[in-house]
Amino acid sequence: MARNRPYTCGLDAAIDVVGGKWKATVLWMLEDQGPLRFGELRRQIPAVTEKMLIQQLRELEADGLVHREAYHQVPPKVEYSLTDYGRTLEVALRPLGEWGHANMARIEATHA
Amino acid sequence: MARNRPYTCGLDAAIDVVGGKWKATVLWMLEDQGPLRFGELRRQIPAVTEKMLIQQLRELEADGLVHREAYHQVPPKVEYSLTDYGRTLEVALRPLGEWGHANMARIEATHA
DNA sequence: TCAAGTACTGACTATATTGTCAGGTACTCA
DNA sequence: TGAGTACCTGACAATATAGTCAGTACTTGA
Repeated sequence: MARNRPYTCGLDAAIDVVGGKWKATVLWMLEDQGPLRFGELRRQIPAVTEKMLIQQLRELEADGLVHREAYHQVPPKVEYSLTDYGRTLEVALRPLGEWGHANMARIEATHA
Repeated sequence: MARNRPYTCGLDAAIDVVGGKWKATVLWMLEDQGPLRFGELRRQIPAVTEKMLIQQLRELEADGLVHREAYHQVPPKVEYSLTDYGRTLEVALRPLGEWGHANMARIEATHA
């Protein structure tokens, strides 16, 4: 989002990391269901395109939140999982997720 | 960000609400310093333009998170404050803000 | 030989979000 | 009359983010 660095507050920094269109969803899936293969993630999130999913995964990996494990097999197998650091983020994100869940109807109604 | 509705998870919904470039900062200011006038907010966040600040405030207001109180005076006086609903969001956001604060250096270093 | 599965890549396009800049009102004070 | 203050608007341009689509490598199974 081309945020204002240096960040004005921790929130700003955190949202910069987690603000991508699919990142929250990916993090949530990996937390909820443990390590997942690329294709599994893709099927869990039907609306995402392959390109976007890879892009988001690469960014999460570069940020150290997600670990990518490639098995040298044919056909290829790649597994994504949360790192310890990623898990600390997930914990910090949980109240926000609960807030969103609790107020989902209101958000959908008011947020054009 | 033109997010995927209906939302896939609460996190998705929450980030839709709080994901604007300056929204987190505004929420943080209003929580931290109580009701603020437009000009005060603007001075607290030097990098924001008037147009952007108004736009973000309008959206926060439409979402019911921020209350706008106009005093019919000249020169005009308008005060913005968090609503009760806005305060519930602020509470949910706090752990994330702390996470961002604690990991700021790492985020700035890794997040290109 | 040919399709299918798996995890990608890259060129190009489309849309969304931000930013710039020039007003605009309405009233007060000198 | 003219300047100043505070809050805001709208046209337009720039940038950032997301999406489309075609194509890759390698191997198994029909």
